[in-house]
Amino acid sequence: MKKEVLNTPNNIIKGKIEIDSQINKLYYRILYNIQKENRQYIIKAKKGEELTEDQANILEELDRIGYLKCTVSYDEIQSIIRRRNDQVKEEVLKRFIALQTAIFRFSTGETTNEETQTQLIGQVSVSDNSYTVSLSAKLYRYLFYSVGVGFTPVNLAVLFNLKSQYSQALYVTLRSWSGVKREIEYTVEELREIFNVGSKYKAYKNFKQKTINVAMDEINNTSAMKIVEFKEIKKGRSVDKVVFVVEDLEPRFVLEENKDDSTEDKSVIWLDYIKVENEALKERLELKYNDMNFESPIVKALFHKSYDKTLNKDNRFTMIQDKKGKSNFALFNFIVNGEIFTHELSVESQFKINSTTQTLF
DNA sequence: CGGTAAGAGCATCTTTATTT
DNA sequence: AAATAAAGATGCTCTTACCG
Repeated sequence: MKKEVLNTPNNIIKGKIEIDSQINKLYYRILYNIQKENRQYIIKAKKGEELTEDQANILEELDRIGYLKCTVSYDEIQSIIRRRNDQVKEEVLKRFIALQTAIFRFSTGETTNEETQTQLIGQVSVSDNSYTVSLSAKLYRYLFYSVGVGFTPVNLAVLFNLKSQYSQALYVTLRSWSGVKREIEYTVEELREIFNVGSKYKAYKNFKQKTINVAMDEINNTSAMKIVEFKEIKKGRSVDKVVFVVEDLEPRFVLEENKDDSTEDKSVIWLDYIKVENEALKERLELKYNDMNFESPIVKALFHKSYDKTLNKDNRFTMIQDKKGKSNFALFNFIVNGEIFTHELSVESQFKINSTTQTLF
């Protein structure tokens, strides 16, 4: 069997079948079903927060159990594989084989430098009305919890088409944060760990040239994610931290079906990238600030800034939500008011100029 | 087997910007 | 304003592994 191995030590060893977006969808579905049928292993924690004891125990148990199982029904297969001709057993199995032969290598890297190499899915068995698929518990843990906590399946179709190992690493980590905040900051040291460069590229210039630049170029050439801006924050003369400003163009929750599921996402985007919990809340915002001109770049910048500040203070998955006792909507409004206040002078002077020019006519 | 390409490392020169 | 460290740009070599 021929396997395409990329020339550098890489996260991914491609199987003989290309992972396309359809197979990626299938994989998303498997991950989703795995979650659904193994609810006891779901950890609902916020990013950057310490895990509770119970949650830590869940992670430990995941390490012990070896693999998780789920079923994928024929109906689900049909909704993913649209072409009638491809809905036959042989074709479906071909797609499972693609996932079975593609190998993913990762290090959980918490205590030791342990590396794991596993197929994207394990055993597949066929029954009368469904497929039963197993998935390595370690891989599940890595995909969902390692890079940060949250439900963040990476897009394999994107991942597999990134050539450089650094692109892959950066994509996975940015993807894991992009649902939470737009500006993602790392110290150079953290980034070195993420890229696993060890003692290579001691000088930042070399590091940047060989890893960051390569990765950003490649990621920006995908249609899944755009790194809009890259900032370097200096401490003295040397770069200490870097910030990626990311626009994630991939839907976060591809799992739209099952309306009763609590992970369902109805969020809408307001003013370029402000993620609002739902349409109703967005309307509320627009109504509340209906005296503002949303076309104005100044106004936009003001809201963007307030939004970023809100997320920094209250980092949750859904951005501006308004649930009983769990609202960062109020915080956002508070910050907006503060911003309006500090900008008032300039806004006012602008207004005055306008009104005087108007009186001339 | 040799050609090719990517990654890595090193050296050199130029540019930028902080420090004094 | 001058000194100087850091970063940028470029080019060369070496290694490795793919590919015909």
